[in-house]
Amino acid sequence: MFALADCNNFFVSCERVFRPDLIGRPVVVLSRNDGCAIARSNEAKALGIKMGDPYFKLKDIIARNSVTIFSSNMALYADFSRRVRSVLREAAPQIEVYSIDEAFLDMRGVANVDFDTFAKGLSSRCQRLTGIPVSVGVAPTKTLAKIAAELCKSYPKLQGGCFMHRAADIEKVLRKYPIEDVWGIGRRSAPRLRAQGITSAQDFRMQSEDWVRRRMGINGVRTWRELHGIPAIGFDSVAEPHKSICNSRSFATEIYDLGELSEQVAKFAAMTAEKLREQGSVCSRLTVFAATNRFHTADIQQCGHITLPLIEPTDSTIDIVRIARAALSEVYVRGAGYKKAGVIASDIIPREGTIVSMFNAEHNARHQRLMTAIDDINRHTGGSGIAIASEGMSEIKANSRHRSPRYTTSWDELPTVKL
DNA sequence: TCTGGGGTCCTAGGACCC
DNA sequence: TCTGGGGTCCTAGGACCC
Repeated sequence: MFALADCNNFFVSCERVFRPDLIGRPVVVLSRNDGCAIARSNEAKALGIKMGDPYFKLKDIIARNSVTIFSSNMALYADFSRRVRSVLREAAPQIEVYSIDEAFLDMRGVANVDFDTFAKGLSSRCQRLTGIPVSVGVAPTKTLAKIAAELCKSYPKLQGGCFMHRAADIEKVLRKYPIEDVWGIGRRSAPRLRAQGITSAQDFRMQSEDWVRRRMGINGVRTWRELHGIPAIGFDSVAEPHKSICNSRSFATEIYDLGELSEQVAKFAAMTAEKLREQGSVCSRLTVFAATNRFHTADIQQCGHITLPLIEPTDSTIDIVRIARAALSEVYVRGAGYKKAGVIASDIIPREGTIVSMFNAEHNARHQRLMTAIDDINRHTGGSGIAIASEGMSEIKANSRHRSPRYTTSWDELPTVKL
């Protein structure tokens, strides 16, 4: 068996831990720049607020229904994510962290356990120890565990935990389960399947494997097998190093000036280099992109990107910033108002064992010592101690008018308590 | 006025080899 | 009229996930 623990409306639930007055009321968490809705309480979902809806289009509905909104507070959510994971780790031999709000538990080889009691117990333990409501589904495959966890959200009677394993029960659930809600069936495939009369997970399961393979490739077959209770998706308890690392942002207002844009790109490059060092990797390719506001169709539209192969793989902030800035000047077009830019590192390999040119050995050794020192200092100062001069002194422009305090991670932001 | 930020894997087609 | 039969590697784009 596999279990999936899925935090309910995760970002909203984090905010509610410190604002219990908001339990039972509509709450929305917004993306960076207060751009889109990225988390909604059940009450907000009931009002018709969709994932990804732009905030400015929601203002009416928010005002009419006194919806509480928050700018995203990733420091807070990351901390709660860590707390929930630590509860999950005690409950299973292995866990696979799938995202900030979900983790799979490997229950293979776990015997003499009533999985229904286990699921409900784990859910209530998470709630008690972290304040976050968590749905726990247990089933023979990851895809079915996802569905079991989803059921908990619709049926409060399940008390946060659902063990789904009898063939007859699975079929009964899949008959009512919309095809587009199945893990692995995306927004492209779902309409195609519906057009062929396949509207439920059970309809999909009844097709032949060969039919699925022809239309949806190997990934479709994996989903099909998983729905039949045959595990087809691996379980990875150790996080592999990333194969690509991207840092990008949308800006609060358009940037026209190359110098100003260059500072932002230098910051993205520096963040990328830091993440490379964090996972002990170097990259051999660097992509820089910059794009104008795609919604302003009347303006000049520019979406430039360039990928440079690096002669020598590197994780040095100095090298990566220099290359990124040079790349940006290649794609930059005068007169365009840039709304978003980013840096992507790819062709990532472990730093250990990479071959360095003898002519660069000295350069590399110096950079490595310097980067180690910078990382140490920044760790102690909370991130912004030392930067490369070309990053400039300004912060990346952002609007976050509704952010809550960093309750659990910052001494400076604790609300004052009046005694 | 105002529209997020990350990732992974697969596949088809082109360039090249004999 | 008609033009072999294998390979490999790389890349861009698609599809999916949160």
